Amino acid sequence: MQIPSLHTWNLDYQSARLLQTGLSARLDLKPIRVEPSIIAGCDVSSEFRSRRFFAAVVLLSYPDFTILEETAAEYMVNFPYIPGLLSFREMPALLEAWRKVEYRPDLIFCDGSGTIHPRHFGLACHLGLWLNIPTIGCAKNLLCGEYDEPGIQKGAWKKVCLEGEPVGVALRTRTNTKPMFISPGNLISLEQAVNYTLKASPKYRIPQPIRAAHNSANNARRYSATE
DNA sequence: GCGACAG
DNA sequence: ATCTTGTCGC
Repeated sequence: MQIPSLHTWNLDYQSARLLQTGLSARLDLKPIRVEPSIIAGCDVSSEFRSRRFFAAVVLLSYPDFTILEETAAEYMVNFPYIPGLLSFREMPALLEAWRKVEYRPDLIFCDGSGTIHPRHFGLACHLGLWLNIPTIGCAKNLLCGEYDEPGIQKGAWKKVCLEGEPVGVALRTRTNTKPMFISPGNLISLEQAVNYTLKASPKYRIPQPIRAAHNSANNARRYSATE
């Protein structure tokens, strides 16, 4: 798919933060109107302390999770990991993999936060804005905010609040496991983000599209020609 | 100043 | 994020 550029990536940290604040005004957290038939997951993988990133995108049919398409890309990362600026580290690599994708998914699951973010602009928001496709942020750990522990049963959830404002949900995607931290990225409501994440997690804590993308990115790294 | 901090 | 077998618990 062709992806129009929204901005450049060679920014200093303060410019990156300002850009996040500016772009956050463009987010649209309205509900999806049609039931998705193609969903996607994307993720990156790298060796410990290496700048060499491998990004992967996996498209799956919904609701039966058959793999329809897989792409991968290699990319030399220049931006360090800084909490709150993850998208500036991972998205250039992810976009390379996304450019190779043929079909256009109706919904994308991201490994990281959406609006659970100091400036309400996590990786899922950033990607959703670039691709103009609904995105959900699914984080294994909480970046910021406060919440009460949800019940232990799958489906139990509690709001995550930032300065008293609900920005996401701590969601039990599997009974007796640590919750996932779900927030909308773009073009979807928080309520739908939670419901679709539950539906996309039929067996494991990690939603199926993200699990598939994680495996795919790891495979791309391990099977890469050199080393 | 101290502690917290997606991947 | 990544290196890793067995092991403890639901």
